[in-house]
Amino acid sequence: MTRVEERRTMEASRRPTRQRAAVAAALADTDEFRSAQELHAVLRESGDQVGLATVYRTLQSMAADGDIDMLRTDEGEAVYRACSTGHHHHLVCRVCGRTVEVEGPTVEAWTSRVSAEHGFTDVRHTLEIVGTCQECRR
Amino acid sequence: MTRVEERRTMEASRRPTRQRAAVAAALADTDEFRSAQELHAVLRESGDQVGLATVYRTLQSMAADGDIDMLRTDEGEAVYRACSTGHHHHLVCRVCGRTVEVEGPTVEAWTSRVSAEHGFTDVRHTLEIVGTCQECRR
DNA sequence: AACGAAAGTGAGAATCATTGTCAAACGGCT
DNA sequence: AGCCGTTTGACAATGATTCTCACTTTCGTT
Ligand SMILES: [Zn+2]
Ligand SMILES: [Zn+2]
Ligand SMILES: [Zn+2]
Ligand SMILES: [Zn+2]
Repeated sequence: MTRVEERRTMEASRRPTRQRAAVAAALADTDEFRSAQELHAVLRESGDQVGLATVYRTLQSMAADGDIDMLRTDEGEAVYRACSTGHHHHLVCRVCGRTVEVEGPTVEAWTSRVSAEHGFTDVRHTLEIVGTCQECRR
Repeated sequence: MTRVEERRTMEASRRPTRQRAAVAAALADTDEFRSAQELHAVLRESGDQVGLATVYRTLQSMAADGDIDMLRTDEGEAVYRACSTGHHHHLVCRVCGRTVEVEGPTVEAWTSRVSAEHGFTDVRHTLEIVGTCQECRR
């Protein structure tokens, strides 16, 4: 599809800037979720001078446009990740923090179905499961 | 007995205080998720004098003991709710913010199953679906 | 190429939820 | 009552995120 973003997406047309490219590159450089602060530090080291406020704004707009994924850590910090890096979910132990990556067509299909039933498109979802792992039981 | 086990045991036994009771009462007074700040304000009005720091500490300990549910809002603010009040999820439009409450045994069953398969217990989960609603399409 | 309007940027100040401090008050004991 | 570890609260400190606003860049138009 071409640049047909001319419809309802006035917010989706963003100007190409050095800073935006740098942030995108830094994100594409890893599969992990990174916070704005972390990415800012990374850019610092790699020589790409980008203001902290700009990193925040860029990440937010990219997430709003659906270009990257955003979620919140247990501490409430926003973290971002380049899209389509093998979609999966996390099973986290509330005691020791152990994390297991889980995935399956079941949830994916369910979310798609209920979304469609309500007329929603371009759907994206986040699912986090928190519990107590075997080691930490009792 | 390791230090960890010791600590957990002690955490489970909390002293009954006026403040703790007040927070619990305020929480039981609603079905909605409330932030520490909101609950503090509510307690203020109802005459129950409870320090803000205490509200935070109490909510955190209650959540740690599994006595109440805690999750993070989109803005990263921690919100609490008395346990097991009609569990459901949200289907949110990224453009207009329209929200639809959805629920179903499918996801609930799936999360329970994968959790069990990995030895996790006392599992809790959060799921958010974001998309573009019919009205905001085109 | 030059121009103007709008979008983007950044250094630093401002917000604001949350946490840390620590002396005083309290609860569960003997 | 007296001891002792726990809980509390006023206030300071932290730290991520947002705001301000003057300056720069992009882009469509001359
Ligand atoms: Zn564990
Ligand atoms: Zn999924
Ligand atoms: Zn909408
Ligand atoms: Zn659920």
